[in-house]
Amino acid sequence: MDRIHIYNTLSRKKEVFKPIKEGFVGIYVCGPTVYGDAHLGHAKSYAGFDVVVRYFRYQNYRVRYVQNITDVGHLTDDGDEGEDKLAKQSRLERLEPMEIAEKYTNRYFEDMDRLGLLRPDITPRASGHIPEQIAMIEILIERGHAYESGGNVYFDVTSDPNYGSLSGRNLDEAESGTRIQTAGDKRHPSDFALWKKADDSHIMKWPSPWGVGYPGWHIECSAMSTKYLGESFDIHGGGLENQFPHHECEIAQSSCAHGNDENHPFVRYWMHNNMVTLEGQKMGKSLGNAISLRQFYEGSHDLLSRAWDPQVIRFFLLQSHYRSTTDFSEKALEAAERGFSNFRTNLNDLRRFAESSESDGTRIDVDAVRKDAEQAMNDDFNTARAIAVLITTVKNVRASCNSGSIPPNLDELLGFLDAFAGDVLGILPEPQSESEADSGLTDGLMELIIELRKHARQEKNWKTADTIRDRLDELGIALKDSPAGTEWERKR
RNA sequence: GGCGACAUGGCCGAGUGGCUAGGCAGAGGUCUGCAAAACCUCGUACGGCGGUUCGAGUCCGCCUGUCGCCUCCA
Repeated sequence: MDRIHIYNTLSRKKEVFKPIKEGFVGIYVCGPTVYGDAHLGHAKSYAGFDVVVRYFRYQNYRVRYVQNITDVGHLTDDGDEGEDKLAKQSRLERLEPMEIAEKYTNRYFEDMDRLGLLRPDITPRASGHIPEQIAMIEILIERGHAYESGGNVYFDVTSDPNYGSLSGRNLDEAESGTRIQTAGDKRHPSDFALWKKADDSHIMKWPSPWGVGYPGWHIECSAMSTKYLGESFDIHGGGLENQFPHHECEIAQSSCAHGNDENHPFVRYWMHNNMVTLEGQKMGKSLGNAISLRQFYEGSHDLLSRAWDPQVIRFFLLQSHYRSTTDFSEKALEAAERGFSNFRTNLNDLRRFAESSESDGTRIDVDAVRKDAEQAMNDDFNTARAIAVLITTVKNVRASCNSGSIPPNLDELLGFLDAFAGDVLGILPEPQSESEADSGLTDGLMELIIELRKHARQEKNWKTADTIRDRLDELGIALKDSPAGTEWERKR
């Protein structure tokens, strides 16, 4: 595949990506509701879309990446019994709802930064776009797609013949199969709220033409995506569980408000990532089986025996395709860690070989490697295959270097790896994480220690030699003896 | 009940009808004071039953199983 192909949920097929405006990509991804810490499921989703954005940029597209923050809580259930999730959390933590939103927004970004995710270009807050949402609702009422009912405003699903096209549902089935109690003031059971009336106890509320209330949980994405990407844009992403009802409702609202048609659809490509599962069950905040990223970073969860490096988590997630479920187990994480560690070791060896002046081997066909990696990514962002290409390449080249054949264009390969493993996949191990000064000191000290151990070994003082090795091991440093001498590396 | 996915060797996980995915673990060997590392060698896997085909993990049908959505959710 020479061009980027995307699996489009709308057509349920892989399609060649054609931007609306040549050279530009507009992408909107549903962001988190900020009433708790992000967990591994969020990480899979956002790491996946992070790579999508990075790859488009690598292919010289100008990308505008919009990801919202939902800081107007959705209801905990669909009846009017439900409580705003942010309001609930604010009661639990005895904080203002906006303090909750601010706190978890900050924590969200901290957690995602550590995973190496690029920040979106625009991160609009739902609470900061109430006027836009109200304006959109007014248009929908004007055009006969919505109606007011006692301070609530609902979208009239029967007014939209295309309703259900994304999720493959029709209204009759939805009606008979529904498990939820339908609010009494709806005309059709599938009608969904655009605006909800707030009672006195409700803390987050705003004035509107229909009285004091708060927006429904789909309209924010429609209003904000339109504001920053236009009435028709390229890609909309999100978790599979948002396909219905959230994205279905977004399409209905936006298309009816804008008058989109087949030639000018609201969104060209819908991308949905699959779930992270835990013992076969979906990991979810409300299911109570979620392990937060912080818990991974700190090792503070019953299912975790220790802390895990964010880079390893990213590597682990990208080793499976975004549309496949990722079944989490510590064993699987461990395998990813070893794999990543070997990749780092091999790569660092290549960097060292590149510094040496000898280069008498045969050239590496970097273009072929690049092509392999790009083809994997062009095929609906197959990160697992792309990683395999990089790992295999690094391993093979290193092997030939070890046997004395150093390719003259090793720098070219390293440059490609910087771009692909680094800029695109974000899994390029850093050469050294410590400062220059510390690095020099450590190198000197290690040289000294290794020298002392060498003497001990020459005197067959195995006890001293092994003590040095064991103590270094405890400090996280592994010694590797070889006929050529002893090398050391940090373990992770 | 409706809609939609997925089932690959010990584990994770790619897979465009014919040619080695990859990673982890494991076995044997070289090296080594021992170990680790490194290097070499080793696995003929595709849920079941039919069908299409010269040839199917890859296409079609049926069955079984698992999961997701239909309620907030990445």
